[in-house]
Amino acid sequence: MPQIKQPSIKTLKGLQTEVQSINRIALSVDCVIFGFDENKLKVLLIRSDVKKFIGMWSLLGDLVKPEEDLDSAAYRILKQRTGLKDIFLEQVHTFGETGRHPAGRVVTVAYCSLINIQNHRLRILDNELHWHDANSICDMAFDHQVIFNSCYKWLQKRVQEHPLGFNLLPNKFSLRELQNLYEAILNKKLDRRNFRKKFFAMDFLVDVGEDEQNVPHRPGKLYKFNFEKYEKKKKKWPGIDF
Amino acid sequence: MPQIKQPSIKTLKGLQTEVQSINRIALSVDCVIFGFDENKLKVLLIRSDVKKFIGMWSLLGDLVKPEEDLDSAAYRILKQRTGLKDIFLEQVHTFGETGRHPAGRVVTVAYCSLINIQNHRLRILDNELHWHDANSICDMAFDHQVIFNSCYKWLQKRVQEHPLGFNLLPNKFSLRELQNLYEAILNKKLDRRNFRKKFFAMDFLVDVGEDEQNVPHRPGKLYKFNFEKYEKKKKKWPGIDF
DNA sequence: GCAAAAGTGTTGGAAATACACCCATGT
DNA sequence: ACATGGGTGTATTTCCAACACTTTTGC
Repeated sequence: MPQIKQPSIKTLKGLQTEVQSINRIALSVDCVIFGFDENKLKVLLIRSDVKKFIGMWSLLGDLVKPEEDLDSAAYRILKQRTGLKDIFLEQVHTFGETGRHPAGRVVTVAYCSLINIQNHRLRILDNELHWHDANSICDMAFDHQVIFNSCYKWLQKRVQEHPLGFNLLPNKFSLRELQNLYEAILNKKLDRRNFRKKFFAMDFLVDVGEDEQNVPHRPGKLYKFNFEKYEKKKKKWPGIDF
Repeated sequence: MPQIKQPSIKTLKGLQTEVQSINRIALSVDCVIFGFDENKLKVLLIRSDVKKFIGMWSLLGDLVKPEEDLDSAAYRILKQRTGLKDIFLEQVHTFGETGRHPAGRVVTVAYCSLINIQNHRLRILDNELHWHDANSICDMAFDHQVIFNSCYKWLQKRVQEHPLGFNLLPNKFSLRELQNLYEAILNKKLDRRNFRKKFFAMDFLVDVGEDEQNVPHRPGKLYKFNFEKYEKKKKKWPGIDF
């Protein structure tokens, strides 16, 4: 027979004791910020300032303060490290292995974002903050390679289900730029005609009536993404498929 | 001009101080365990043992210990609360708003699982642990309603992309049972013939050569899911689609 | 006029949907 | 015999993939 124990009611005071007990853990946020430039997918990295990992690359991270929301912490860290604000951030995964940080127990929550490199100049360049080619990363500090890989996969999946990619492009963009972006993220060539067809069929692109400038060939039309229209229509789920 | 500051190298000792500083936070895990019984989707709940939420329903949760992996904590909590083991658990999302716990700052990581109710009898029934109808939940403690909703959506999406659902069924199951399961999770009717066609086309179901017993009509054939074959073939991503 | 990329349509195959009939079993 | 759900096939449509030529611009 299963054992049944009567519950012992926990008072607020009792709980407070538990919460303030030794069962507390350092919690950090690491931001994986994707950009797009020269037809390559980029990611913001700094040099690790931790002695053990000297010279290696690191994501943008910091400890979460006891009195700040997790999301707020992510925004604060991004702002502190880069000067960037008005960016959307999305939580991806939490990494909580005991051995992941050399100085003790630190659980970290990974946040992702996609921003347009041209529109958001970096205002702080401490620790060699720079846009790093997302496809040639090595020598990362901590378990940041694992975190990055996880976020990259998240991006690849997410960009096919939601109109995230447009955050990486200028407000007005050509279809060629859009396709280059998708090819860079998914890391494969796409058929130009079918690509156009697909995006026009979605009916979220607005012709702004302008052309590309300073291209050494026939200029393409510029479009912008109609986020409002998208929000209204949203998506229906695809069927069962695995 | 952007400011550039030279990095100050952090030694291990310095880091340890930071990690052990006041910047520590109580971290908990909450488990959302789905089951399937009588053609209804169920979820494991207990009565909250917190005075403020007395009488309300609660997910299975506990604080993470400083020396245990996050995943391990999830398995421990599940085992402690229900006696269940040999269950796969998947991390879904981390909830970190400052106001979510009345006794102070507690960040919680939600884990999900799907188990077969018949195969896994509950061995511990403390705090009125029971299978609750997933579609008629109200009065949940803390922000557990939010967490549950998030996990339910995760399930609905996940079950269409991965063969999770089979964990909710007996080893051998009829196609009708499988369809009932999908209809319960997705909360919509599906066409029986097309449903069969889809699953047979995937070619992961194995006819075990037995029939249903004790049904008041023609018995259906029983199948099992070939996880090995699935692992080998896996899925190719669906195209861009939103 | 030439290079380079923009822009455009059609066609065949695969997959999803909608739909109707016969079959096996328990009562 | 009949009620209940099991089991099957086909026609239609929709979506996706493959593919080639003409147009516009900069040089």
